[in-house]
Amino acid sequence: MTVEGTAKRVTKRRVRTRANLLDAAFEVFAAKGFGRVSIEEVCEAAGYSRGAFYSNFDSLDELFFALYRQRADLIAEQVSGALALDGPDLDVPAAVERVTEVLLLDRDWLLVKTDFLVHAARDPAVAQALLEHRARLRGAIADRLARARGHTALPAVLGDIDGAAHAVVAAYDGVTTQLLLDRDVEHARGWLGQLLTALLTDGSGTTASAHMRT
Amino acid sequence: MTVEGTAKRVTKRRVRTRANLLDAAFEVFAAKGFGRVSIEEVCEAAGYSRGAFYSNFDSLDELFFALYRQRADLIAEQVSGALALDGPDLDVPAAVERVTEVLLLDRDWLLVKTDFLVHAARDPAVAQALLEHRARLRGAIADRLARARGHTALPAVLGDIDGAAHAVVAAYDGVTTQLLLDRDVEHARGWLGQLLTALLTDGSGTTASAHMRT
DNA sequence: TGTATCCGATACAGCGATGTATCGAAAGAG
DNA sequence: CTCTTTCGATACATCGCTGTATCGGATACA
Repeated sequence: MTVEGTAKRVTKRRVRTRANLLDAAFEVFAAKGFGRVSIEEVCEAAGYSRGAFYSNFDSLDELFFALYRQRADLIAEQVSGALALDGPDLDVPAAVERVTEVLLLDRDWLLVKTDFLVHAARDPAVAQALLEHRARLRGAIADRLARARGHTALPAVLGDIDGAAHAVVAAYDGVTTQLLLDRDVEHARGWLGQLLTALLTDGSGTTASAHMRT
Repeated sequence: MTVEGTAKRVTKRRVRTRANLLDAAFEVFAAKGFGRVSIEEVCEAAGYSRGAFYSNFDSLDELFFALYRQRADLIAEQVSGALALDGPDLDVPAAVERVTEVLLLDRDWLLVKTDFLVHAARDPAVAQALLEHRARLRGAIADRLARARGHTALPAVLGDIDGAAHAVVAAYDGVTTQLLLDRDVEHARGWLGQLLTALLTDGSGTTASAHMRT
């Protein structure tokens, strides 16, 4: 008997199947785009029949949502970790290096994430979930910026620390868009570094890496 | 006999039909997303049967591409115009005001454009077309910035003028992403202004509008 | 190990979208 | 006005995907 009132025996096999379906869905979604994927394709990629799918999810939308939630949580953790593990001085290039390792390196994730954005843009409930995920990331960034106060002055135009965090996320989104098109990860990395130093330092940028040029 | 060698009598009716199909497609794509739209839906929205569609296009993809090209050209013109029509001093808020009128106001266009981005991210040929459109916009921005040289110094971290233009586009993309989720146009507008002043001025921002806060 | 329960494979009915082939009507050329 | 060409509506064959219902094997628990 489980803890819940309406007890349902949760089999090990079930969680494995569910995880396999989610993993397969990630691959297929990344490869073809959510809009071009059928339930059957996901099942085939995972090595199951449609019966397994309908036993675990009600619709492709539900699976997509679960998939996003899973991966987004994972990534939020990684980013928070990467931001937390250094000293109180704000070494922008170093921090960017570590964070982009998580955020920009996996093209598949960028693709799925953008698919999800398109999806969320048309469904307020889904948009809410995505906004909350973004708020979580922004919180981690704001924390990091707060710890650096005094070492590096923020430009007044951005407003408070939360405003600066917003700006960082915007820069990330902007670079993501370009990266999706030109597929040049190294360029994107260096360029994000430049954008962030331009945004976060008061015009006395001394540490920009030299990756400029299209 | 037309000018072309392989003469094909182009009827007035045909161009009207094609335009109607494109307009209807824009509405339907914006409302439901490219991935969830069938050929039939487009035809029904336009008031034609599928015969008209297959007489004008080979596939939904082709129509989508034509649609994007049409609208993107229109917008590129408008932006160039909006940027060209003022004096040599760079009044960032005023310029942003005018340009966002074109770029951020039409949510439907943002939705379709993002759908197209997702599409392009998986097809290098389509990505090429989108990159060219972006390069055109960037060119207009760079021209504008060049005319403002001497009045406002650009931060060194961004590199040359083309680097600054890149940064402007990135800021625009970033704000777009947020706008798609929270649907707050006024906020996005003011915020883009802040981002751009932070990026383009040397830390002595005096003209930021006060729209900050989520 | 026995047994009750759960999980996922299979079969089936049905819908909706696709692409093609054909035909009447509209539009341009003379 | 007539004739030719083009356009788009209609009908048809087909396919892939969906959702459900059923059943045998796997799994957990005693």
